[in-house]
Amino acid sequence: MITAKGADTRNAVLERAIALASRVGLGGLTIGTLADELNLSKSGLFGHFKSKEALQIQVLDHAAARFVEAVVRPALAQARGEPRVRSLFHRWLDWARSSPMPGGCLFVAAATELDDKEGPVRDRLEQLQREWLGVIATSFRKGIEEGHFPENADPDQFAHDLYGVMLAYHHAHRLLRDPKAEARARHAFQKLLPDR
Amino acid sequence: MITAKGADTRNAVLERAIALASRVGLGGLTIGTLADELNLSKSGLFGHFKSKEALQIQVLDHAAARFVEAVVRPALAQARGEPRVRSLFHRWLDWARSSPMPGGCLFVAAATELDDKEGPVRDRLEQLQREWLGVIATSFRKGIEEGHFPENADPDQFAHDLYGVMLAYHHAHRLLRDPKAEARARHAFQKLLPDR
DNA sequence: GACACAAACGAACGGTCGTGCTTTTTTAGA
DNA sequence: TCTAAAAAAGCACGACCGTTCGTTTGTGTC
Repeated sequence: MITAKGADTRNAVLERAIALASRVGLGGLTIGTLADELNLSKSGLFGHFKSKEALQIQVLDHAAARFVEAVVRPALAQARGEPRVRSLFHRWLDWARSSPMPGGCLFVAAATELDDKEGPVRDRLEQLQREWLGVIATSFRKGIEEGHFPENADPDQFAHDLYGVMLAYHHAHRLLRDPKAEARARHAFQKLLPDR
Repeated sequence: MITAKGADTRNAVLERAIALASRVGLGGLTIGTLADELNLSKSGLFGHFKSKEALQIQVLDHAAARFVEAVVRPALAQARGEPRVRSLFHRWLDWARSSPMPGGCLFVAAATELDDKEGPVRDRLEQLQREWLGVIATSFRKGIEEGHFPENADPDQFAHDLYGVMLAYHHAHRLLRDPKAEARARHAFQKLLPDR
């Protein structure tokens, strides 16, 4: 028997967990706190996931699905090449400020938190990050084919550099609370886009 | 009465704490684990610091002092302007791989961990990061005066962008374990240095 | 040698964590 | 409406956390 109720609460838990983890990290996620916020009992919530590790992985997957909906899919509506790359970047910036992520991008927080650990959670995050970098590089490559970017440009280097722009924005915005953070990011992005 | 012994162990604790915190973060730092690694009792170690928060702040300060010794001071031996900026960046890269930091740069980990919290630990980190960005910007400004960089370049934007290069390196190196991470960082740095 | 003080220890505290068990309540379909 | 399964609750556990306390060991000074 598959009830709708079960899937609903499981979903609500994951939504809350994303918001919470964006503030305190995946490791800082606590089943008790999560249960309190949703007016659930610890054990009732725990029953939906067989372990905290499974919860963490599902949080990552859930956040990734949201990321695709909010960033990748809308950008596909833009024309191939530079317009799409531009759309990806700007939606990426918006994502980090979106309401379900009060603590900034979950993946940014998870990356520095998990990079020294071993295990399936880290593996999942690493794979998701590779896929995202792949999307950026592929979009850039199409820009080369379209003649928007020079032939000898390196798509993987571009993806790497773009991630740096995003991380610098995150650092300036969230730790330093620099009001110029977004302007700095847009400026850096502009410099990064190579002239044809 | 000021004994040398006390200062010695306090120092040894901070050294170990830097290494440990670079892996598990400042919040993941545990007095018990730290004490075990140094063959001390929890309470014996605790006595040197009046609270865990005080320990965390002293860890940040100790790491900052090491950073100045390993990165800033040696770079001052280089000629003003571009050579010094270059030296700062390359020593910065080395710092993140140095032996007392098995988990990568402590400040990178602390930045994403503390950016959503409040309190004196976060305040101290924010100040240290501002100071470091200030050092970069000042070094770059001298490069303008020396005629190494164009007059209309923005030193603060340069410091911001350079931090992004460093963060992208950290991400690629530590999470993705990309063997090309360092080459990517050096390439990005090269593109960042504006031609006169 | 006596004394004062720092350093380190061992045990215990209240609290929170993830996780199992058992029981009750809710849900969905025959 | 009855029933079987799913969802949720209640309770307890062992482990670890930061912190406190009283005590012991070491060290430098008169």
